[in-house]
Amino acid sequence: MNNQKLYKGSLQTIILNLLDEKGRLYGYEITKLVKEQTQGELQITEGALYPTLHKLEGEGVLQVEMELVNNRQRKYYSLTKKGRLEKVKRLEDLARFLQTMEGLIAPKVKA
Amino acid sequence: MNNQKLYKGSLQTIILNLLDEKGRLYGYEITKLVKEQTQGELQITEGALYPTLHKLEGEGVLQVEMELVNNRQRKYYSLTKKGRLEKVKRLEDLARFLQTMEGLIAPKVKA
DNA sequence: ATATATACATAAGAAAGTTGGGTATATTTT
DNA sequence: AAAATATACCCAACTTTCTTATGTATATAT
Repeated sequence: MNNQKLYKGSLQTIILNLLDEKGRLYGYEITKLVKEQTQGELQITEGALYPTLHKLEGEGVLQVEMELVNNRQRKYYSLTKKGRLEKVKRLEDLARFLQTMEGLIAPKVKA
Repeated sequence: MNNQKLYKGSLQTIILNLLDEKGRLYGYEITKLVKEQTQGELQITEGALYPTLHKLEGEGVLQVEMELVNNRQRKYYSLTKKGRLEKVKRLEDLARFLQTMEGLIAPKVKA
């Protein structure tokens, strides 16, 4: 969790992928899920998450449903049609990025 | 080369690793090498590169030797002792990051 | 003669985070 | 009962890192 710099740029991809897997999630839930799934390695801060969700919603990539649970307001996000297309593109980009980085930092391992 | 956002945060690591491999390189050479080694996937812009080299030099991670070749000034960069230590740390961080991202985006592949 | 390649550099702005607040309710601990 | 923690949302100031657009200068290719 000390290499947060590297995660810069991948937050949107992570969100799109998670929402595609889970169907719908609310913000707070996303932070907990990611922390759990990465064994604490990645801590998404709320200061980063909420603005990103609003941005993706504004772009028509995400849609929102409000729900009152336990007298607390939740905003459930899910992918729109556009969001599902965008998610495919992002995952392709990420896969290529990961491949490239592995090729760059460990060419000896490959050979 | 349309997923540049993802590379945000990894430029310093790439530079440190390349310099460790090659011994010494000058700036322009780094852009050409990376482009070549990534089959054009990653284009390091000079606007990003030069300030980064200066920053790393300022931190004592890199050292410079000036050389006049073909009547053109080159600035050869190489790792300092501190730089070699820093490089190890950065590569560890990067490896963990890559692992985490693979785990996040392809849990089905792993299982 | 002109365009491209080599080789350095900076500065304005955009993008995407961190940090540090704030509000409100529910649950757990002291 | 009071205090602390967890749940659930939000925003604003600031920082880091990169893009885009320049600028300078020499060498080589068209």
